[in-house]
Amino acid sequence: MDYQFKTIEKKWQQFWASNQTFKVNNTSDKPKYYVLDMFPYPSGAGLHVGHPLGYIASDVFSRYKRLRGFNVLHPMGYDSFGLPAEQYAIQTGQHPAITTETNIRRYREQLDNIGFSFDWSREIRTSDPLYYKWTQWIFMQLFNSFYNIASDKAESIDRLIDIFENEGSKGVKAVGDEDALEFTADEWNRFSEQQKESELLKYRLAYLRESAVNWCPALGTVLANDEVKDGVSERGGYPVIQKKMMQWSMRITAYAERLLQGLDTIDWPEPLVEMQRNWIGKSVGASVKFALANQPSESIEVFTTRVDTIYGVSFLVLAPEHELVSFITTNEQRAAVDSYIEQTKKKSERDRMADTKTVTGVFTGGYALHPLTGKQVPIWIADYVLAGYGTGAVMAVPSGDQRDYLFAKQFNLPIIKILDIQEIDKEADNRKEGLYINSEFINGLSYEEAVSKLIAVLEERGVGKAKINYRMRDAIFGRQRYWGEPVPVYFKDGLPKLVQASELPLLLPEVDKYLPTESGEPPLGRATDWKYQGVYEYELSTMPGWAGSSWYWYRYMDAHNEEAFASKEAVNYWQAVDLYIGGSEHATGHLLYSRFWNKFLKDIGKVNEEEPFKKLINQGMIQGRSNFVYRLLDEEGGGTNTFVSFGLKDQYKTIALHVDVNIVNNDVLSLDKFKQSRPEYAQAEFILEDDKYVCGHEVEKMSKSKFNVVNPDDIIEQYGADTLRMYEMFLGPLEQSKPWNTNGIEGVHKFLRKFWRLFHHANTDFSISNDAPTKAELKSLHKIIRKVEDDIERFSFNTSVSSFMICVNELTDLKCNKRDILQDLVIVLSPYAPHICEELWTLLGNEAGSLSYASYPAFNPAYLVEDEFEYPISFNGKMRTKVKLSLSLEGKEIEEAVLTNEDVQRYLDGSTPKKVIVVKGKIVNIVI
RNA sequence: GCCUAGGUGGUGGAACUGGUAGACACGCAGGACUUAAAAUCCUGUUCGCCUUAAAGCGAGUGCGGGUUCGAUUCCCGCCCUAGGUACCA
Repeated sequence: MDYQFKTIEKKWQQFWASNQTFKVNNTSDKPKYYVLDMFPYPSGAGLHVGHPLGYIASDVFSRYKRLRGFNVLHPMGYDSFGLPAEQYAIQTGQHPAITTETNIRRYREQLDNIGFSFDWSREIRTSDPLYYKWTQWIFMQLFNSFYNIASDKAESIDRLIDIFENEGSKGVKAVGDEDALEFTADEWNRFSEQQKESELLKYRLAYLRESAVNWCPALGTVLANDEVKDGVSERGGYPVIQKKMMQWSMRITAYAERLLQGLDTIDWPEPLVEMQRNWIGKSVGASVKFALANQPSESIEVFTTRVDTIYGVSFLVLAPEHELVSFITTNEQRAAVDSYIEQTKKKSERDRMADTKTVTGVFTGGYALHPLTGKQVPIWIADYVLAGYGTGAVMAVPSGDQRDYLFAKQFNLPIIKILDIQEIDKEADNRKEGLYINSEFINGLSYEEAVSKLIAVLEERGVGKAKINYRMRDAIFGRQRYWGEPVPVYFKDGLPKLVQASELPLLLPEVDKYLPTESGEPPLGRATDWKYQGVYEYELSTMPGWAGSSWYWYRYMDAHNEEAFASKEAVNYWQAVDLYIGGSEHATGHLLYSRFWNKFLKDIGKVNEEEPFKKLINQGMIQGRSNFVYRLLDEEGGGTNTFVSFGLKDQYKTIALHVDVNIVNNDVLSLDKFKQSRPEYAQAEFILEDDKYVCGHEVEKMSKSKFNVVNPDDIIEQYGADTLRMYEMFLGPLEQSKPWNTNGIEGVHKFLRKFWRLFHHANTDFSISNDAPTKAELKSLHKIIRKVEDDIERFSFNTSVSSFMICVNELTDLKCNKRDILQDLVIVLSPYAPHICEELWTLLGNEAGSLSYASYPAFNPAYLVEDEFEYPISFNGKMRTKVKLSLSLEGKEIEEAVLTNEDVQRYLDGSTPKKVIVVKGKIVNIVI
C-alpha cells in the first residue's frame, strides 16, 4: 500500500481523541514534567503557520519526555480577550463573545489537524467567566495588598492600616507613591474615611493614578500605539494627541529588585534575560533637589547617575508635562512654552525618544538655585525628557553628556569643564577619570572619592541622597475597552471599593454598541441598569490583554476548580513550568508581568515557586510578508478615502496601511474585495498604475493586525500533518526568525514516503524480516538514536530532520527491513511524525496507542566503533591528503593512535615539520 | 534613538568549544524507467579561470580593519534586516 497520509492521520487523530490518550493525571508514579506553550489569541484570521512552529517543538519535546518515562502535562487554551474581536464588533455589531467562539472553534480544528498531544480536558479561555472570575480574584488580592520593604514581600493592606493606627507612617517602610503623606498615629486616627482611603490607595499594589494615553478626539477613544501611525489614527486617519487620564495601575516597580534577582536563577536564553534586565533598568545614583529661585519652598527633584558632575550643571531641563512647568514659566515666556507643550502633545513618546538629531526646547524664564553653589540655574523644557522616567527632570551637564552638550551649543548655554582631563572642544567627555576642577570641595578628588563625599554633604544639607532608580514604570492596568475582564470595583463617595468575593465573577454587561459613550466614557458606560447594588457606579474600564495571561499556567493544573484558581494539591504536584516555549516578542510584556504576578501569588502563600518558568526557549517568529496600500492625505495631514498605487505613491502625500494578504495576489490588490473588507472602504477610490493597484510589501511579524496570515490547513491538505510538522522543524533553528515559504517541503514529504517504503516491500505489501540486523544497520540506527537524543535535549530539531533523512537513505541503500531496526526507528521518529509512526507501530504488531508510552531505545556506543578511520590533514593550509589512522570514534584517546611525527614526515618527503598543531587530539595543521 | 538578535551558494540552511566552508534538502541541468504522465532512481550543481579529460589554480561566509599557524566562529568600526520600545497579543 502507498503512504495514505490523509487516511492515516484522520484515523489516529480520532483514536487519540476517543481514547483520551493524552489525558494526564495529577498523580503518578512517574516524575512530572510540565511543557507549556504560549497560548494563542484566537484571531479571526485563524491559526497561522507561525503558531505551530513553537507548538510542534513543544509537542516533539512532550512526546519525547513521555517516551523517557515522564508524566507530562502539555495543555492548550486561548487568550481570548482582546482588541481585534472588539474592533470586529464595532464594524459589524456582532458580540465579541460570538466572534471569539467561532474563532476558537476554527483554531481547535486547525490544531487538531496537526496532531498535537495536548490534554484537551484542561482547555482554558481567558474570556470564560469561570476563568476570569479568578483573574478578578487576583486583582482583588493585589488591591488588598501593599509591599512591605522590611519583609521584602507583599502583605495584607490590613497590616498597613494596623501600623498606621498604632505607629503612624513612620512605623512602616513600604513602597508607595511619591506624594504619600507623613503622619503620626493620632493624625491617622483623626483622618476621615475619605482621607484614609485615598492615602491607602498610594500603597495598594493595584491603585489609581493619572497617566498619559493616546487620545483620538474624533473617535472619542484611547488608541494603542499600534493603532496610531505617523500621528494619526490607523482607523479613519484622525489626529491623535497625548492626554492624561485617571487609570488603574499595577505597582510592579515594588518587585523591581526581585524581578532582577530572579533572572539569575532561571534557565532562559541570555538575550532575553538581558532584555528584561535592561527593561528593569536599575541605575545607582543620587536624587538632588534644586530649589526654585523665586519660591525656595518649592523644589525640582532630579535623578542623576553622575552626581560627581554636579558642579558642571549649567541648566535644568523639565519634561513639558512636568507639574511645575506652568508655575515656573514667566509671562514673557508663556506663549513660547505653551506652544511648545502643544507641539509635544502631538508626538508619541517613542517619536520623542527616537529623534536625537533635532535639538528642541524652550526657556521657561524661571531659575532654580544650585543646591551647593546657590547660583541661579535657568530652567528649560524639552521633549527628550520624559515625564514617566525618573522624576521627569534632569540636571544638564554639557561637559559630560552629549545630549546636554548639543542642547547647550544650540541655545548658547555655558559648558563648564569639571575634570582636568576632559576634552570638550567638539563633544561631551563622559569619562570618570582625572581629578575634579571648578568643583569647590571636591576639587582634586577622584571619581569614587567625589561621589561619596558629595552624597554625604547633600544628605547633611537635606538637598539630596543616594538613590536607586529603575527605568521600569508601573504598569497601566485599565483599558477603555469592552472586550476584557471587568475590574471588580465600584465607586462610593468617589472612592474605589471592591465587590464581595462571593459576587465574582463580575460579568461583562451587555451593551448596545461597542463604542465609547457620547460623554467619552468607555463602552461599559453604555450598559443599562449596571450598578453595584443598583446604586453605585462600577469601574467602567476593563483589564488589559495581559491580565488573563499572567497566571494561566496555574489554571491548567486544575482547570475546573470552582473553589480556587487551582487546588493546593495540584499546585504542589506540578509546581512550576519546566519548559516554556514562545516568542521573544513577549520578553518585556507577558514574561515580565507573569513573573510579577507569580511572585505576588507566592507572597500571599498561594503558590510555591518564586519563578514560574524554569526553562524557556524562544521560538523564532515565522514572519509574514505584509502588503500595504497607500492612503492619500489631505493638506492637514488627515486621511482621505483615496488610495494610491505603490509605484505612484512618491508623487503624493500618503500614509501606508496594512492590507489583508488574502485579497492581494502577487502584490496586486483585488479592488472589489478591498471595498468589501471594511464599511469605511466601500466608497474607496483608487489611483491606479497600468490599470492595476499594486501594493507595497515588507517582511514583518505575522499577525492579525498586519493582515499577513498564512493558514497551515492548506499545507496539511496537500502534504499531511506529519510533513508539516517535520517541515516546520526542518525550516531552520527553532530560535531563528524566518519568513514563511514552502520551498523545500517536497523533500520532507519524499522522506516520509521513503520511510514508509522501508516497511513495504515492492511498494505494496507490508513486509519485514525477523533476521538479525547487520553491523551496518545497527550503526545507522544507533547513530540516529544518539543524534535525536542530543538534538532534542538542546532544541536543535532542524538537524534531527536532516539526520533522519540520512538514516533512511542509508537503510534504503542497505535494503534494510529488519524488525529490530525498524521498530526502534519508529519510536525515535514518533515525536516528529506521530501519525505515520502510530500506523507503522501497529502494523509491527504492537497494541494500538501504546507507542506514546513506549520506551526510547537505549543508545549503545559499541555499534559506532570503527576499525579503521580515514582522517584528513592539511599541510600549511594548502596541500591536503588523507592519512589512514587506527582509532575509534568512542573510547580510545588519539594519543594512543598510530599516527606519529614520523608518520607525518613520510607525507612531507622527509622534511621535518617546525610545528605540528594538535587540537582536541586531532592533527589539524603542520607548519613546514 | 535605545535594548535584543540575525546577515553563509539561485533558495532554506549545516559546520556543536577557533581546525577540510556549503552537510541535509529545495530548485535547476542532464540521464534511466514509461506509449505518456505521475512516482522512483542515477549524475552534476559556490563563483571564476584553466584543461579533450583527469587534475589544477584563484576568490569566497554583509562591508572595512585586527588577533591567530589557522577566523563563518574572537576583537574594533560600519551597513542592512527583524523583534521589543510600556493600550497588538
